[in-house]
Amino acid sequence: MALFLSRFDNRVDRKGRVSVPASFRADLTADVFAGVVVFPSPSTSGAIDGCDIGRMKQLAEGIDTFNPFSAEYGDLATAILTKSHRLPFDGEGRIILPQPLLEHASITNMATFAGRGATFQIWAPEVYGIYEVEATERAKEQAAKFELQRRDMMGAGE
Amino acid sequence: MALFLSRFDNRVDRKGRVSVPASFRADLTADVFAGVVVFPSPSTSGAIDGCDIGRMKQLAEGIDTFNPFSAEYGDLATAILTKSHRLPFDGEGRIILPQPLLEHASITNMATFAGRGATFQIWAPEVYGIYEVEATERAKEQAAKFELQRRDMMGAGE
DNA sequence: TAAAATGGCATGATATCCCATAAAAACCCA
DNA sequence: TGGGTTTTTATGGGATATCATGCCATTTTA
Repeated sequence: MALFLSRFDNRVDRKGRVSVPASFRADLTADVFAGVVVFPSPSTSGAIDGCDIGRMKQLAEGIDTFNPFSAEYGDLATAILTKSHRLPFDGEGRIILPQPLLEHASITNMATFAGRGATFQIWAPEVYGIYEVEATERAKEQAAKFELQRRDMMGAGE
Repeated sequence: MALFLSRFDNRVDRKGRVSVPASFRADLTADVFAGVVVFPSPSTSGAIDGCDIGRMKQLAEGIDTFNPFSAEYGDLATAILTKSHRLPFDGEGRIILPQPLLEHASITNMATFAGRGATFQIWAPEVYGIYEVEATERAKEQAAKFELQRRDMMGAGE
């Protein structure tokens, strides 16, 4: 599994290109497809979710376990798969963010990459700043809860 | 498995030809048959369902698990198999959408290709716009269900 | 023989490749 | 440990390739 950590603020040039942080790239070029998959975050408004192609395949296969003619399949596919984009790296490790995603995240000339372990997010720096403060505050309360959760998992795993 | 992602709005010329997005074609030319299979979506009114020939075979096999003289078999065969079309690519990767499907989807001069993982759909852009909003809204409500699903996938994936 | 379907080619827009440069990080060796 | 050197990384710009799509020629069908 990939391990995306840390925060990087990179410039979006006038061709719409932005460098993916080098430390992220290592995990994103291992697959047959050297690049990222991005889509509007279904949970965090204002953020773009990103991951490697392997994880997106898993996600698509997961959705495909539903009846393909069911409402669940259609709704999830529409909310995620149709809004996803495969973005290949250029020779320098840059990607071009599609217009709809730039608008979704209010990104103009800077993009914030936020590592989230198996995935990462892309934000407008100002928007991320606000979210970070709020999320950090909430995390204090959730830290204890998380500890219990972790023990449950470990207990179940053995 | 194919992995169709993203949305593409392509023009339908006056001969009824439309380019299949290049990124879809990669997955659709791997098979012996270079082209797509399309049929009116049995679940989503106004949409055309599309996939590769391999998946259509799977679908046919699924239907074939019913008693061939049962109502289910007859109904599904009539609604899906009889209404399916094998559309080969021309030299430029274009297909010709048959008249009944154009009418079914109210497509005139533009066609929206919506990637759905193992399959894709073709819509009239205006109609898709409405559906997308509704489906995305429903998907949010299904967040809990989706979360469970995602955990299953993560468990299965590693 | 006319109309429609199909194949091939031309074109403009866009994305991709390739090279250059500056800043930052890592390295190295006294 | 510190200062200089090399390597990596982010970013910019011009050249090239790809793609969607329009147009014309050829084939097929009615």
